[in-house]
Amino acid sequence: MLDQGFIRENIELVERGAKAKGEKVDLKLFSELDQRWRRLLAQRDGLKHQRNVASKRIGELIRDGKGAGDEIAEMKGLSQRIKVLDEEVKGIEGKLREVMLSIPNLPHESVPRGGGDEDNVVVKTWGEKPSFDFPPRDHLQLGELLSLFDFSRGSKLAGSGFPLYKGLGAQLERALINFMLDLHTGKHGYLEVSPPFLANRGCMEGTGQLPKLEEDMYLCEHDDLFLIPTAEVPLTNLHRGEVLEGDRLPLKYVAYTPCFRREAGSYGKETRGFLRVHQFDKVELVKFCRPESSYQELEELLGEAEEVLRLLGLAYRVRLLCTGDLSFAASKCYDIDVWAPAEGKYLEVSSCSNYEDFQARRAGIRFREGGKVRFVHTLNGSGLATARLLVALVETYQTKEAEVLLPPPLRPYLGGRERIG
RNA sequence: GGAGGGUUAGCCUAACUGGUAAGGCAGCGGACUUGAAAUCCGCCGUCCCUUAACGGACUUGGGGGUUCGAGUCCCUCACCCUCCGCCA
Repeated sequence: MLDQGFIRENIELVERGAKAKGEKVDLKLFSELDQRWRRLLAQRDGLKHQRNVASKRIGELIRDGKGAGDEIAEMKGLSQRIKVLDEEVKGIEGKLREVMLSIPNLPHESVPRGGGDEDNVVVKTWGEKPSFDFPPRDHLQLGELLSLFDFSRGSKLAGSGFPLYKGLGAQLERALINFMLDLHTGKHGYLEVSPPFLANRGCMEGTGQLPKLEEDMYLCEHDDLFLIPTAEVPLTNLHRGEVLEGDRLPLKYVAYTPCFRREAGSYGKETRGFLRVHQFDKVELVKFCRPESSYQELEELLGEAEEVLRLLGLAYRVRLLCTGDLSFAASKCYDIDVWAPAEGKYLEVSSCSNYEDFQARRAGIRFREGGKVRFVHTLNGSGLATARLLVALVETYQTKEAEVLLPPPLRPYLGGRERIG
């Protein structure tokens, strides 16, 4: 959410930003409501002032043993008028909030203008795409031959899109998670958190999943709790409604959690195998920092996520998303795509975003510095999502004999094993 | 699930049978000082009055009610603590 005063004073800027993102906003309605709201506020506050003064006098009269019948009768009418105005103000505030919730965060000046995928800018590619002297198998074939996954039994338990890992497949998944957690806690200085996998509505509003994405999430109705679609939710909400100490920023958290997404309405080719599932594992990085350093922090976050792929020796590219592909709440976002040789395409394994104070304002996350209280900037990025990472890993390191060689950094996590198969 | 107690500003703590939130700590700015400590003054949640000054409204976990007036009384929801029950 943007600040009401900021929108008021920067109507054109907000309009341009929303347009660049392809979001429709009604700023005319905003201005109308905002003006009416301020007018009513002045009127109502004046009456309230009268009431406060009179009430004080009534109190004094009564204490002195004098009657206050006339004054009280008069105040009754005034209170009625205040009540009417109060309701009107509340009505307008409701509408105003609705309009403001529909206004997206503004893209940062460094974000390229554009409408869609073709306007995203590849800012980096790393590693060699592997070539094979045999026809490479895709991850489904490899998984079958090596007994790493069991999609049909996963479906039996919970439906399609719920993968089941087994044997070395399950161990490999666990190894990747531990490898990434150790990297981010050890080398990059993140504090590991193991949060609840369910979160309440307040959290979902804080990070912006609600009200828009309710249909994309799993809800436990009895308790009105949502299964988290990403660890961004619990990690960012860790400090919801708090005032942080400025000299302790930036705060850096990492968590492994499963992620649950209904992704209602997405079917077809993209859903095969691990490419799009309802439950997947992810290691997530979240930072809280002061506004001045958030873009530098974003570059660092990106580098820390990239390092996972570099250490694993997997080819990847980094794309800077254009305004049209930027999510509602983000100011700037890089996607990291890993190369999956048998799929013959890049798979998105991370989005690293700076939200500036958009989430912080919604979630009430502030910091104290120099006697003042300001909103922090929040950032997050996957570091990384394992399902697609696993796809790239087994496809990249496969041999003609349908083995999978393990890159050295992973071996300690699999008891020193060098290959699967 | 049952019973009781609690939630006051960044933190801690007050407020008679309803009378309009008092203090303390920490922090920031200033005065004093060679410097520091101590002391004193101001600031230290949100919003409105176009800006500033001045002023005003709101803020005692959220929402609602009674009242001229609610931290205080009533209803409701959330969370925390204690005990009981259940349980890995």
